[in-house]
Amino acid sequence: MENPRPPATLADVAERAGVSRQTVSNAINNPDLLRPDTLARVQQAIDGLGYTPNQAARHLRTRSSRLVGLRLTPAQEFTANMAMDRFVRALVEAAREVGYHVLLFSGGPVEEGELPDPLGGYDDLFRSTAVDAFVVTDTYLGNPVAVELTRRRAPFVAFGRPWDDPVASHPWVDVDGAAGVAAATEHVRDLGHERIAWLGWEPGSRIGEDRRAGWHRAMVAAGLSTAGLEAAVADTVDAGRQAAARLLDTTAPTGFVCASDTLAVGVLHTLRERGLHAGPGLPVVGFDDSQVAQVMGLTSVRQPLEEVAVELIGALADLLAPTEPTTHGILLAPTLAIRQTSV
Amino acid sequence: MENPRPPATLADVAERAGVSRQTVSNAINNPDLLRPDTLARVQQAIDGLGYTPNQAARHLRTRSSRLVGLRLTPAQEFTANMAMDRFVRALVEAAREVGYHVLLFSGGPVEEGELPDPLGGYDDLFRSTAVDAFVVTDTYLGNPVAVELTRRRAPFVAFGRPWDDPVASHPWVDVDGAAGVAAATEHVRDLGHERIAWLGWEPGSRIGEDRRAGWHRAMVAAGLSTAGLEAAVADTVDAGRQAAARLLDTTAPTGFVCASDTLAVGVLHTLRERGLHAGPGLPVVGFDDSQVAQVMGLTSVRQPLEEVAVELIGALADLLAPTEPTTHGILLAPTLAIRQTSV
DNA sequence: ATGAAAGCGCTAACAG
DNA sequence: CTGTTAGCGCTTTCAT
Repeated sequence: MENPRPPATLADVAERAGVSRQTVSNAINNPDLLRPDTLARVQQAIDGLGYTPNQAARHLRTRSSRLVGLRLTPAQEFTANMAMDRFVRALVEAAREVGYHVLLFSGGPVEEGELPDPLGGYDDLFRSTAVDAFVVTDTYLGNPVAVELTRRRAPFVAFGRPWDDPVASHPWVDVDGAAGVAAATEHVRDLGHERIAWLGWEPGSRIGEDRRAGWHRAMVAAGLSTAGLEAAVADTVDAGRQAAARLLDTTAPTGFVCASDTLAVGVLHTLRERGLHAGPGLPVVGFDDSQVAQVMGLTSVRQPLEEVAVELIGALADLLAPTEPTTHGILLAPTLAIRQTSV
Repeated sequence: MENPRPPATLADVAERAGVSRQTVSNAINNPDLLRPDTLARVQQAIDGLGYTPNQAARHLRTRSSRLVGLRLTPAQEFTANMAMDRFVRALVEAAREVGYHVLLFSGGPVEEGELPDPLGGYDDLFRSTAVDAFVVTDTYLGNPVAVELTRRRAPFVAFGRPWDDPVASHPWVDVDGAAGVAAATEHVRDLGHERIAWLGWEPGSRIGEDRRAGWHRAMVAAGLSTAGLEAAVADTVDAGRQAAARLLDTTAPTGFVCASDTLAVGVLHTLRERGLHAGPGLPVVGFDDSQVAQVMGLTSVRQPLEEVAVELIGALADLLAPTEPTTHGILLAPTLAIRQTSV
């Protein structure tokens, strides 16, 4: 059995080092203020006692918890989950480097027949000073979270553009989906293809429209026709399968660029059913570089989530610093993970 | 612009309700102590002011942060990541129901040529009273975290059995992998198969050995021979592909049960290469019900992570309650997600 | 059932 | 450069 005695406090360290409590506090927070020998003595006492500042007390005093809140969205489709996992890891790591931790919360259960509370969980956490700020990820169309948080003066940064509000005042970081899809389209074009199909989502999603725009832009830039080369369907394997079949039967594209890995998997199914083989002669590209893409050898657009996390935390630090915030919006370019379905 | 004034405090509420601060505190923490009419008046003041207790002050006073720490493991293979995502969500939800939040942290970067600090991140968090307890997930063989946390008297519960220490004193929850694989094997047997192969990992993993034992036990119970029907390989698609080919060439199994979805995908590759088709006539079963299994229609053993989370939080509540802890170890049975590769 | 007093451990001001 | 004083907002005795 070890020491069941309570953890050491500032006062304990001060006594042991023969200085005042304040000096110990300075040794920790403003070491420059101390004479080297005093600092060394205090440090020795700290080490000897195994002292760690009590967060609660510091938090109460400084009004800063060094915690950022992240609300877990209610488990979306495959691809998004996977991206979320990678993003959370990246965020935790980026936060750690500036001395922050990530506090996870959920919006709570959505009652049958009720709309989910858009602000679920946010308000209490902020008002109770449990977190200093939030990272908001669900900035889908018309999301009221950003508006409400702004109104309540809760500091936050968003992963995702404020599509609906070009003059939004909060910092944001987003991935340039259009650029990613354009790069994918050019990649397929470079393989010698001209009839490159776009398999996208049904209208209504800003993200989906953005990705489609990348394909369209690249096609136009290459002087290629887009007529009859696109389909807009639900984000399921089966919808992708059927849409690919329809396209093959009509305009017979020789390459596919898709809005998601899920749709791309559907395309692969159709190709297999017809005895066709995805590859440089018949490339298929997905989006999100999910687990599925990795296992199935699917070329896919990969979001730079690690960079996103770093930029978000940087913007957050900016926001919480006493100085005027500098960053406003940052758009990062995805990369292309090239695999067997296109090489 | 809204009120930039500071959040209301207990004193504000007390003044507005015409009672003492103490009474407000009681209204929140021990409502039974108040007369109904007083309680109502206080409640009104709370609502009117939009008061939320300051966590830092409460935390300092009660020495409880109502935060559980969870260390993110350094991103493992596909299947594990996916499971982690689902587990984290479940944990956040289970914690919420008992008034806890989940604080994520990482072990920090592992320096080149250095061993990762087994206690990385744990010690500071606990000593600084930033978290009340931990959920430990990486209880792989000989993991020193459990030992160290016990020595430091840090409350924690483990997801995973203490394989190496049958008398471990901490509460744990685990999934009965052997039972899951046995159920999978019986499922294949029920389809009419007798030569059921086991595609497992190389020795050295307790989890892997456990899963294999489930297959072996089920085979023996069904009076089936296991001779030449097993392979032990690395957990990659390619290793699974090759192993399946070897098995087909030698003992020609008519069904495959695998230690992971990754290996099962390898089997599917081999079958396809040979013009064979997974299904009731040639079943393939994976483990973990990953994204890949869901998209590819792979039957897979699914861990009850939501239950695991609930049990873990229950054990934690027990541990932190003033009463004597009751639970010690809980073993939960997985289910079988049956899909096209076996039906 | 309600109020008064004390203090959790820390840091921001100021004084020496 | 170091020490003193005060108080962050809350809960826990204890008294009324």
